[in-house]
Amino acid sequence: MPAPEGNRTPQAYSAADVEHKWYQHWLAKNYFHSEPDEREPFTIVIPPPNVTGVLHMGHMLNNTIQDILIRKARLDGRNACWVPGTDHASIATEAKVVQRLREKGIKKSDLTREEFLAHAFEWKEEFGGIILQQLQELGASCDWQRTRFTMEPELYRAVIKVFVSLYRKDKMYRGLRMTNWDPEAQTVLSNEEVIYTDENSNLYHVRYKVAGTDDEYITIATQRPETIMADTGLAVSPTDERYLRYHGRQVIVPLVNRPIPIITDDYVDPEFGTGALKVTPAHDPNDYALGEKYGLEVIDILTPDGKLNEFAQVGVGLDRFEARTEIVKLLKASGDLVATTQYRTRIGRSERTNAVVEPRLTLQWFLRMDDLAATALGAVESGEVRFHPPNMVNMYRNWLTPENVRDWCVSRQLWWGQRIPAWYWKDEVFVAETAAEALAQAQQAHPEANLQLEDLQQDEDVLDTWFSSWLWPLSVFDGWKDTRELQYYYPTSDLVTGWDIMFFWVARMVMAGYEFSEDLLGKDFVEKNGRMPFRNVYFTGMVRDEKRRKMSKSLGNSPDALELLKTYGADGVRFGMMSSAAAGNDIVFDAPIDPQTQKVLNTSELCDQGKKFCNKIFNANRLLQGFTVSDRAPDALELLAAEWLLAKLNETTGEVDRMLGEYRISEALRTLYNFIWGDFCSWYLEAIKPADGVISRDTYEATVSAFERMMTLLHPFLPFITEEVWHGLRERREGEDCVVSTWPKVEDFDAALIQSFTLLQETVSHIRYIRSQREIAPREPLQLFVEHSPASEALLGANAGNSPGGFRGAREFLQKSGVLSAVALTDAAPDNALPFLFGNDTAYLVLNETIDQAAERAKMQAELDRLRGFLAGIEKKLSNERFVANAPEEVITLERKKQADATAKIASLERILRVNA
RNA sequence: GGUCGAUUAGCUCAGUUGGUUUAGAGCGUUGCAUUGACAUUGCAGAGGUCACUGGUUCGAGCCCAGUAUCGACCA
Repeated sequence: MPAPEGNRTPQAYSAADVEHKWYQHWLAKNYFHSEPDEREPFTIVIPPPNVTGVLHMGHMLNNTIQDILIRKARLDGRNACWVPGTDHASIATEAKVVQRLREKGIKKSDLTREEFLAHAFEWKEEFGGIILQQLQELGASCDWQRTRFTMEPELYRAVIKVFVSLYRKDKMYRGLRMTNWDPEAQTVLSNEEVIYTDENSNLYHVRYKVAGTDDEYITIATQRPETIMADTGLAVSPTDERYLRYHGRQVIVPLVNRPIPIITDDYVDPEFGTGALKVTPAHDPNDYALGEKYGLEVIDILTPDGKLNEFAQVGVGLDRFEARTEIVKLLKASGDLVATTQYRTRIGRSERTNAVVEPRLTLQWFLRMDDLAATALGAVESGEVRFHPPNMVNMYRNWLTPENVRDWCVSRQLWWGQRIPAWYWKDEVFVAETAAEALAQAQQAHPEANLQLEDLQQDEDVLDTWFSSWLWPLSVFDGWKDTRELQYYYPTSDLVTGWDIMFFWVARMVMAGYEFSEDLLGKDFVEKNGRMPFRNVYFTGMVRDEKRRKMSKSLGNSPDALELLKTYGADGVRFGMMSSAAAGNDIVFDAPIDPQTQKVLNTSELCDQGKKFCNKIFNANRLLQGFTVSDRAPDALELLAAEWLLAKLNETTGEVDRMLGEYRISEALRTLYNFIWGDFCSWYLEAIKPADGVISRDTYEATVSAFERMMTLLHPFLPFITEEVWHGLRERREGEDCVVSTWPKVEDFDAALIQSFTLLQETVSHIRYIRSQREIAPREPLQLFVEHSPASEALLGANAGNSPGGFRGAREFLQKSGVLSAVALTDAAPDNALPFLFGNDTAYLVLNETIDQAAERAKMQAELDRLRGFLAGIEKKLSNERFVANAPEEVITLERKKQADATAKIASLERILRVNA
């Protein structure tokens, strides 16, 4: 019965019209805001995206998962709190600010630190945090009132306090280290910020004259001839016979004519190159280690921006790569270049600037990692922090073993970040939260010196961004200022992040949690509640393109997240992301790459499937709203369908609960998809759909009630369509919204009913198959007869509703869904009927056409043979004494049931074949 | 080189302490359907000796060993 044209609901669901409306409604109702109360909290802190960032596929995956978890917790009645925020991303942001200043004709070197920071904050206000708005497009239900930023004053102070406290605990120290130096950004990089790739290079064979001879040379092989002026040793293998006679002597470095000692060490591989190695302690980490071992001099010939300095003597002022060409030229001229060979080697480049990383000795601040790493490993191995999937522990363990842990270099030669709270006077360092305190310390140490503030020099460097974000679960609740909120929300519940930052971030947060929670919250608190920053960590995979490359901005292989959201709606994209995302496994996102342009297209079949799912749900509601409700009593079919639907709903709810409990999120979504589309729309709605558009009130109510429970179940995954349909199902009171509805509890349900109903469904499918094969029109009515048996009596007999295990409505269901003019029990095979198995009994479908009996017999025979083979297998098993003796009781019972069923089916088939013979 | 992981349908992947009628899904594919919520649709089908070889077990896609191929991370 069509509704009047005027207020007719549109035929297709339009996400664009709906999503914004509901997001604004939720915000207006302040549903996402959390304040401590008497409920149990459920807390997630967002992995703070880079403040310069724009939404990409990884964010969408990661934040969809967080939103699913937090929305589920909210529906469970927990006090759900998802804290959003951004991270100041020192190198990336500073690079952007420098670039912008350059466009305005301002050089960073012309600015004071304060002026530069003013520009940086201005930049942040203008462009920073766009990503947080983009997360709203995705539907993220963050508590926006709690938005934090790692460079805001309170979090800045926390970082400084932590630095000072660690220094006092003797965990921070300053040391000379071989570091990865980015000559372009002029900063130290952590190992993780260096990307190694194989590149083509040359291996130069250069001869060094042995001191005290005229024509004896040792030839070394090097990739970096421009560093020979910094050579302070030449190493050979102690057992290499070629060089035995030179042990203890010296060679002369070409071009600079400096004598250097020949040392012997097993480190040298006699097979590589010429078996002789020049040792340049200032410019190679391995050489530095050798130099320390043998007390070699350290000569640094490079400036911070990668040019040769005066110690080089030759080529002073040249860039290191220009210098390489120049030095090769000079070596050629002097005859010392013996050979040049092609060589493929791993070159490290800065993740941010792509400059070739230069090993460089610098004075840096380090955090000792030995104790912290052991604690962090213990936290996961003891199960206090649980990883999902659990095999991620292997990677974690591998990184945190003592052999692999290295102290954390926390200084960065930048301005954008928390400035290291260390003040220097001569060779001494004073670490304090403020300059005044540092001065007081200095004055106390040197009362005679009459020290003033201007006598102290603060460290020029800032702290690594991770040195802010490792405090995130503590600092976002202002743990260093006031612990009231921390006491409620700590430890947080779940953390969702990519495994690629397991070490940068996850491990370090665990360290910080165990290091500081007791100081902040007290011993009693942590012993009762735990020291861990979070109880569960869900690791997402990397989002890769169809060629399995990690999606990244630099490769340009990532579809435009905002375009996807526009095309498919947030619900569609969320569905697409989640349906391919098993925990921890990388997901190959299906956005195709245009073969012509090699550019990624902003389309996705999976997201499209999500969009279609929304449309399906939307139209199911349209159907329901189109019915006219009457007060007549429901018929047997309606009652059966409603009872079955309720049982299936309970079964599905149980499965979804279990899957979410195990963080099998994509499976939970798939289960709901199959239930709603398959069971609810295709079976249930088709079964109750009235020919005249009039439906009984009871059935209507049962349908609405089940439908709204489905919407709650699906809400965490697809928040918008579910809220929309939730409101379309009933008139709602103020505040009665799906987002804050109650997660359904599993009630007892009739599993036997589901099983019997499955038989009916299979029968309908089989009838449709026969129609399809024989080109019988789907609407042409046929007759079905089923042989008498206790089972068929219970299901289809006149007294079906009263028999044990039987129920009413089965006949009506078969009749309607199978388009049958009659369903009856029989003792004899009807004429011109096609027999098939109905459970263990025989059913006959009477066709209005002649049947090729011989062909049917052949099919029957084939099925019979298969069943006999199957039965033989089971009987072999059952006659095996060891099986009967060893297998659990349930398994044996099951095998016996299979045996009985197969035997009954075989008997049925044999009977058919006999009768039709 | 070290470590970890993977190999299941044309493609992308599930498969839960080894046991539910000789393996599941989505996409793709094949055939059929069409005024009745939805073509963003419905119905049905085809498609796999679970990489290979051996072992453990009453029983292996799942456990063990080896082989092959691929990948990731670390050096």
